Amino acid sequence: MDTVGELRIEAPHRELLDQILDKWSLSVLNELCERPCRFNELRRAVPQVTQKSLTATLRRLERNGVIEREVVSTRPVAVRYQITPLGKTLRHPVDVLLAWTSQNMPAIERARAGFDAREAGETGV
Amino acid sequence: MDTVGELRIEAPHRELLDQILDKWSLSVLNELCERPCRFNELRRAVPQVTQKSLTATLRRLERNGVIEREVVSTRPVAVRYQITPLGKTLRHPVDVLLAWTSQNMPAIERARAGFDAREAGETGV
DNA sequence: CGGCATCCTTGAGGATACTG
DNA sequence: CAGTATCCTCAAGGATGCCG
Repeated sequence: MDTVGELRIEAPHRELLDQILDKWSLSVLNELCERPCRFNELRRAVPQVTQKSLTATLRRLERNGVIEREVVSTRPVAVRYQITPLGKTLRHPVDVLLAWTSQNMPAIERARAGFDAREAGETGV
Repeated sequence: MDTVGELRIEAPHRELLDQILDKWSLSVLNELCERPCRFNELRRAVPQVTQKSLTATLRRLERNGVIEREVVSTRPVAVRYQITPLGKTLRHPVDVLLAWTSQNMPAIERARAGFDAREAGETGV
């Protein structure tokens, strides 16, 4: 297991993170990690997403090679989305990240409360 | 090292990621991981960021408890930003994430090229 | 079913000017 | 030096309607 000694954030990395960690991607990837899904299955799995945003998210993820889109030419058509091998490798980093948010959420909420209290005090008095 | 079995993305986690992995945060955190910095030092370290966005980023990070702001009342004032213990724990997850982007960037660029080529083919013909 | 096309709102964030 | 205040742009993304 190697680490990144120099973690300067360059534009391509920043852009990639924007495409893969954006608003809906994690939910979609999470769904597809468990099983292949059809379009409307995903909509139901992530109820808040609009169809437009879901389409955009899926296209983005497909373009970056982490999911695959397969059109089954029945009547009416079915479309099957599934995670790729590359997509599966993304799970670990995301897992580590979410483990961090879970573990530290209490500390963060305390920090927020403290910050907000201090702010209110300065403005209020 | 424990992992997250269930990585359902709930709103608070999503919001937290938005606040901590946003456009400039990683660059700022990276800088502050190496040494405490003053405001204009950070501006120089991240030349593309505007002063407004930098201020907003710093406030957000401070509010979430990952950095600390200390005003040194000299003339003129100096402001010292530094990473907190909580902030340091964020480094590992980010490191893992950036290791992933580094390792897979070539594969991703190939995927993108393939996708774009297919798309152009469909539209063009 | 799985989209695409259109319209519209909203807010992030850049540019610029000013201040304790 | 380290911001705040204002204005403005621009693009993400929601709502709605139509289609093969």
